Amino acid sequence: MISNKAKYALRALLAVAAQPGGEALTSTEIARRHKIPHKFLEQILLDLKKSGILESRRGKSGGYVMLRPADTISFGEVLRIFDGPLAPLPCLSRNAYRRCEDCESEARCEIRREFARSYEASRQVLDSRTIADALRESQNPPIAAPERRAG
Amino acid sequence: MISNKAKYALRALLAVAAQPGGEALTSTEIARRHKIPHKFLEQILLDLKKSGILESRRGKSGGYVMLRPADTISFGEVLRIFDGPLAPLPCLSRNAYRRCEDCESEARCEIRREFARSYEASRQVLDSRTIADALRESQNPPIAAPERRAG
DNA sequence: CTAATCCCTATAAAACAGATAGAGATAATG
DNA sequence: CATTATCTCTATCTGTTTTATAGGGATTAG
Repeated sequence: MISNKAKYALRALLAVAAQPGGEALTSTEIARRHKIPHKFLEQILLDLKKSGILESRRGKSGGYVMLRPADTISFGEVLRIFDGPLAPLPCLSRNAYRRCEDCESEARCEIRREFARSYEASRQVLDSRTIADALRESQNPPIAAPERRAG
Repeated sequence: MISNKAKYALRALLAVAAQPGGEALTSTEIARRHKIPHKFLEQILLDLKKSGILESRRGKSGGYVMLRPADTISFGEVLRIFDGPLAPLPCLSRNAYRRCEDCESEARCEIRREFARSYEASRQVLDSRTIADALRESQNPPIAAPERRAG
């Protein structure tokens, strides 16, 4: 399960990116719309700013706008910021690689091998789909998509 | 990241399933071989027993054996026992479905839609690959497999 | 009877999740 | 210049989860 923090961050990003004419959106407004605790959201927006994804303007009529275009921000990138590595095992992470202390041989580890497959599959999706993709499909819902309710 | 508990459980299962002639394997031996804290492992093996995956014999020369055949036990099943639902969002889980309290419409939720894709991809792997698959490949490593070190 | 094993429950330290709080910095507006 | 709305920063708090550790009880082989 992803954390609330990551979910809130994605909600906020979708809201800011959907803002017509690139107008600024305030934390108060985002919190109200999406029922996110305001002070908690502020921390999250700050993190998004520190990560170079959002830009902010202070003072009256301030708010947040996208710093990078929405089609360069993948779901995977946001998840990594808030929930850490996507990899199911430390020894499978590129960015945050750590050896399993008790592992004899990574090449021969059955667990590593199996999780590598599953990881590759989900990573491929998360790192390719962007905030812009999500918004586009939202406005233009795919017709008769075979909605497969996954378990 | 998966929990240590789940990782230990998978290690233990692979060890018991690999036991020649279906001989019993003791918790002490598994703990020694894989450097797992013994008392912690005992709890895990007990959970595996309660889940109907392992069988145990008590007393001297006791130990654990498979109750169900290794080719019926998927990685996904084991993960669910120890780490809970595989789904990245409660509203995507079949077994442990929960509505997101603040969600207006699941059908129109962009976040749900995107995570459904990623989830489907990884679930497909985790629920299809079994303990037996992992052991088989381990003994018979695929020749010149394009080892793609995922990040 | 003894020793080795599994079985069960309680406890605890550390990390993490999910906030809450309050004060400071900045900018627009009148 | 005072006011007000905003972002910024840091500290704190509470409950849950993780990762064990501990101690004994039950069972069985020999």
